[in-house]
Order: sequence, then structure tokens, then C-alpha cells
Amino acid sequence: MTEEKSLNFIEEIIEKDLAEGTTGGRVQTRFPPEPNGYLHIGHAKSICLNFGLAKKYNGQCNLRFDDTNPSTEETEYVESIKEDVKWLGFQWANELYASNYFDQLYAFATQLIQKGLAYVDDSTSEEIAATKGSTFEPGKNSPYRDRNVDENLRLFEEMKDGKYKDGEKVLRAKVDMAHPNLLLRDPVIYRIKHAHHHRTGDKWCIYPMYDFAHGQSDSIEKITHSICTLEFIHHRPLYDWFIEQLEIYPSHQYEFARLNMTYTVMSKRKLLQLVNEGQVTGWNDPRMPTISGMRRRGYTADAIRQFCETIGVAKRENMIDVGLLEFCVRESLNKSANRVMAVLDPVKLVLTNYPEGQTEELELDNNPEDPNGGTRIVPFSREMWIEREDFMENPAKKFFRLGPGLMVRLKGAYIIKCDDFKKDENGNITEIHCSYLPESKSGNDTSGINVKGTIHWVSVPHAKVAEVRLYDRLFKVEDPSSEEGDFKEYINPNSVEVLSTVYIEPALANTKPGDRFQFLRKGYFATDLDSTSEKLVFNKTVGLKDTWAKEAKKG
RNA sequence: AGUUCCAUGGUGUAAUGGUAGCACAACUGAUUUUGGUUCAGUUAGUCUUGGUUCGAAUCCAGGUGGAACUACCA
Repeated sequence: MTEEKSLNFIEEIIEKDLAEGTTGGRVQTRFPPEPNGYLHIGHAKSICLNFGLAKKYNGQCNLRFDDTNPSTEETEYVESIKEDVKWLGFQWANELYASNYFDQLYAFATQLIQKGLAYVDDSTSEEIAATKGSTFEPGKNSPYRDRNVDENLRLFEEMKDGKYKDGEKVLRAKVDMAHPNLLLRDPVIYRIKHAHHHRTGDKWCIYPMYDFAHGQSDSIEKITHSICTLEFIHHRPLYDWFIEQLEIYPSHQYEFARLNMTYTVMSKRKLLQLVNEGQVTGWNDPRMPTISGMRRRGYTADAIRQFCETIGVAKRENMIDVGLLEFCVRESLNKSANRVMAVLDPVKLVLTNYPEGQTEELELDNNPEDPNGGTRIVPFSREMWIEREDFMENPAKKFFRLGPGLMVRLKGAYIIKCDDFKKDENGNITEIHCSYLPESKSGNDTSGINVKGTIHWVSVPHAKVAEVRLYDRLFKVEDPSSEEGDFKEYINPNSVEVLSTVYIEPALANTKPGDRFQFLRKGYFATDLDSTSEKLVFNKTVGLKDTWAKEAKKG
């Protein structure tokens, strides 16, 4: 039985449009980032939506850079955005820029002036704000509102020709200064900016505002469904007004609720602050909710896509538990990541009855979830590194690991029994002595003994050293943006912990940045960009579910 | 205050006038050479008041609560 997946509200609109033929049977979407920052997981939601819809309905999705503000936009951002979209697994039909349309947009503005629907205003930005009115008070007409068409045409051309300084004049649409929607109170549609543009260079010194660029760009590209986030809902009447006055292709805008996630922030302005103020190491810091940060941390594109699918699309404000993202990445990595052994917090274990100098090569499965995952060789010897937390001097009840007299299995090797241990003057365990059961070897265990615990290990003489970076949430509170004061006061001071001496099995010696593993019993880890063959560096992507930690916490 | 949008378990999201379901989280138990995975199960929800209707989460009206808007940013 194939259960029918229910449609989200945008899919319903599209299916209705398709059924009624309102868009001529076409679905054309676009993903319209402004190149003034790196993409984050919230953008991923929009990307999956826009590209996903195009794919589902045999349409196309454009990548369009909304580059109408030269003072904040840079080529570096354009490149990172393209890389991130591709990495997420999507291919755009056309790579476009709002700046491609500057000539057309200028012509549109001229048309509006000719229709008596736009005028050049000499007011300062403060004056315009002051006469805007408020939610309970209508605005006042500008003294320049009734300039005649010819004068407006001349002045606008002079603006374009660089006759005026920044801020000296603007072009405004003539709508209604008493409109209840503040955005329709004669919005500014062109402003003067003597700034170098990353694409058009110094060709222009006037630039269209968002409202005078976005809808028209959609229309030029014959976008059928222009999907954006809720905060643009008030812009829709303006979007429609320009299209109607200009008599151009009627694209339509639909709004959905943006993604919010616990323990992070999702505004480019705030993320930029973290970068600029050195709170993180860069846009791709593994603690950042950016696509590049998550990629570096070890997230798979597949996990992010699955996450976006799972959270759904609706119009109500939401706050997604970051735990859901972690679930998606575990689910993805559980299937794909090879298992290896790494000891993060080492303590030495000596097998007192194992011959000195002897070495065995054990063959272990790479991935029990993947029948075709293959095997690898892991060396075994008399001395082992094991995890400090896998030994308790006075074992708690239900502690199925090592302690005086207790038995465990060394993963893929032998069952061992703890006979003795050594402590230093501070009471720290320095060495654990065990005897192994030769007849309990993995694969042909004839000992007849069943132990409840299995622990991971790395042979001391064969171990490689690596640096491991452990990450915790970037913020201490669920919603830093809604707290009192500056959001940066809520940064988690312990969001990263660097372990400089982690012992890993030799099979990891040739790992390359981007490789992903499960460190057995610890979590998923990815080889960092900083990793070299001389110095291996791993990032913790996410831990395994740890029901023992939960049990231990209960006391 | 005005306008617009929204309201379903702890968190998300379905049910489109006809049995309130799914995922995550939480909690039991089984399996397990990862205290992982897998499997079985449990807890828990329609903001409120009226109306329409044989029947309302759904339609209507009023309340309540939340969000957004008052940049020469997008």
C-alpha cells in the first residue's frame, strides 16, 4: 500500500493552478539570496522548497542573486552560495542577477513617471521618515509630490547621470500617503549610491530598492510561484501594484514561515556579528548554523534535506528543536559512516597474561548496517588505550564495564577480567591490569561466557595521535534572540573543547578532510579542513544516543 | 492603537464537514560483541465562547493569545 503524502499549502496552490491552467501548466520558481552573507539552515529550507517544488512539478528553479545594494554585497558571498546550493544537491536552471535587469528596471521607473505614478523627492531621509505617519496616523504628502512629468523625467535622468550626491534625491512611487499599509505610503524605489557594484562596476550610481526589483525580476523571468518568508507578506500589495501598473507578467508571491531552531540564531546580521567579532572562527565554524559550517562539522547533505522534509512548510511561527536535526544526521550517518575506534580520554590497560611483543591482526566490520561495507585490519597487543570512563573503582549498579573483578569484551577481540589497577598520589587511575581469556576470541569464542559490556580500545604501540574538537550548542538558552539584552550575552562559553591527545587506530592515518566516521560508542566525527597527514584533526558531528548517561544521571 | 497573518500532544506537522494521525522528544520492554542500530508498546493534543449542521479541528461571529509592519536593508 502506498500511503499518500499530504500536500503542504504551497503544493495545494500549485496543484490548483496546474488543474485550472492559470500558469499555462508551468511551474517556475527561484531561490533569491542576497549575496551579503553565507547561507544557513534556514536558507536550506527555502532551497529545498523552491528547488524541490520545481522538480516535483517538472518545472525549473532559477538561482537569482538579489544584488541591488552594492554596499553590502560581495563576490565571495556569491561563490559560497553557489557552492552550498550545489552541495545540497540542487542544480539551478539559470544563474541570474537582479543587476542583469538594471536597464530594464530603469525603463520601468521611467514608465511609472510617465504615468504620473512616481516622482523625484528632494526630502532627506529623516524628512521622509517623519512624514511617513504611523500605524494610527496617516502620512503627509511630500512638497515635491506634484512635480510634473517632464521635471521628474529630467531629474531622474540627472540622478542616473551622477549629478547629485548620495541621499540628495530619491525616486518615490506615488501611491497613497494615508494607506493603512505603511509600505504603500509612497515607497522609495530608487536611491543614489555612488558605490562600486560587484557586477556592474561603476556603471550605475542609482540602485532600485528591493520592492522595485524583486517582483519585476520575478516577472521578467516569468516566475509562476514566488515563494518567500512571512515578513514579506506586507510587501505583497506593493509587489502586485507594480506588476499591475507596469502591465507585465503577473508573478504571484506566497509566504511561508521561516525556520527557527533552538540554541542558535538565524539572522545573517547576527551571524555576521559573530564572525566579525571573533566569537567564532569564521562563517564555516563548525558551531555555526551555516551550510558551510555544518558541512565542515560533518553533516551530510542528505541529512539536511531529510530535515527540511520533516519540518514541513506552513504559515505559523515555529521553533524547531535542534534535536530533530541531530536525529536526521544520526539517521543518515548510521547508514553511511564506517565504524572505527578512537579513545578520547585514554587510560592504559595491560593484559598481564598476553605475551609481550605479540601482535595479532583482527578483522573488523566497517559498518554492521551495510552488508557491503567491507572489513579492515585492527592490530591487537598487550597494551591498550581504553576510555577512562569505562572503568569505575567502585562500580555503580548496572555499570556493565570495567571495575575490580568485572569482565567485559574488547570489541572484536577477547573477553577480559580486571584483576588490579594503579593510582597516583592524587587518586587518579594510571593503569588497569586485566587478564584475557584466550578461548574467547571474537568469531570463535568457546569460553561459554556472556558479558554484558563491550568496550572500544586502541593498541598502544600501533596508535596514532589526533586532535579532536568537541562541540556543544553555541548558545546557553533556547532562543537567544528573545532574551533580554544583547544576544551575545547568551553565548555558551564552553561551545568547543579541544582534545589534543586522542588515540586512534592506524586505519585512520590516511583520512582526508570531509571523511566521516563513527567513533565506536562515542559519536560521529568528520575529518576537519585543518587536518594534515602530520596532524590529524577531527570534528565531532554529533554524539550517539547515550542511554547510560541518562541512567547515570538519574543516580 | 491601525493593518495583515497565525492558533491541533513538550516540539513540529497532517486530517480540506464524517474514527484526531505521523515524526521527534519522553517513558516501558525485547534483541544486540557499539548502553548504538532495530523491534514492540505507553504517556500526551484541537486557545475560548456562541452559532450553522444529523455531525465542526475544519464553516460563521465575538473574545483571548502570539507574530509581523512604521530602513534611501533584503
